[in-house]
Amino acid sequence: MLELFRALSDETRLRIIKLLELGQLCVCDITAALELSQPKVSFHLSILKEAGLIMDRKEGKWVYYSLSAGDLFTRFLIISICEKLPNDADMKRLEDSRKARKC
Amino acid sequence: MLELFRALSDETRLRIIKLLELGQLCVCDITAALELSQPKVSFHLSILKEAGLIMDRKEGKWVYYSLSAGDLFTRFLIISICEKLPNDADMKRLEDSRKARKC
DNA sequence: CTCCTATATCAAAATATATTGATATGATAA
DNA sequence: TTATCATATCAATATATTTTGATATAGGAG
Repeated sequence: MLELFRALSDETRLRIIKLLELGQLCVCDITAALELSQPKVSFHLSILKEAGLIMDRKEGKWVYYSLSAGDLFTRFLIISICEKLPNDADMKRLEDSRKARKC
Repeated sequence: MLELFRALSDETRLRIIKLLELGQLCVCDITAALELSQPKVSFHLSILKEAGLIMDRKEGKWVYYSLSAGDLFTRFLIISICEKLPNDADMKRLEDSRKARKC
C-alpha cells in the first residue's frame, strides 16, 4: 500500500497513467506526449511497473506499456486518477507524434 | 490529488491515520503510540492536515487531531488504509500510555 | 557486418523530503 | 510571578528521490 502511494506521488507518473487510459503505448509515444527525456520516462515507467500499476510487452524494437489489471483497490485508484486528471496537452502531442509516424 | 498521494506516501503518516481511526487523539498520545519524537510527529501531522486528511482542535494545552470528513475519494482512501494496515503494537502503546495518564 | 532506432541503465549532480536538537509559544498550575 | 507542560517551528543535517548526460543492449534495415 505504501509502495502504491509512493508510485502515485509524482506528477509525471500520474500523467503516464492518464495517457495509458487510451491503451498500450510505446516509450517513444509517451516521451513525445509528455515532452520529457527518454531516460526520465523509462525511470518513471519502471517505478509504476514495480508498483504493479502498469505492465510491459516487448515487440521487436519497441516496448509497449499498458495499465495492468491489479486488484480492486488499485483499479479504483487508476480510475479515479483518470477521471480527475486533465491532460489535453499531452493527448494533443501524442496525436501529433503519431500522425508524424515518429516511431 | 497529487498532494493527497504525497501525504499518504510515508509510513509514519499511514500509522497516524490508522491510529486516528479510534477517534481524536492529542499529540502526546500519538507520540507515545508511535514511539517517535514530538517534533517528528508534529511535522507529519502538519502534512496530513495540509492535505485535508485530518483536522485539529485546540483545548487548553492540548491539540486534538482527528480524521477529517473530506470528499468521497478521500474517505475511501482512509477507509482502505485503516482496513489494510495492521497496527497492534501502536495500539498497545497507546493504551499503555493512557493507563499511565501521561497527558 | 555496419548503421540506426528504441529502450534501459548507470554514475553524478540536483532537488526534495525527513530528522534532529534547540528554542519559541502559549496555557495552566503552584 | 515562576515553573511546567503540550505543541509548534526553525536551522542544520541526513537521507531519499529525481534528473541529466553518457553509455550499453538488442532488434531491424541496408
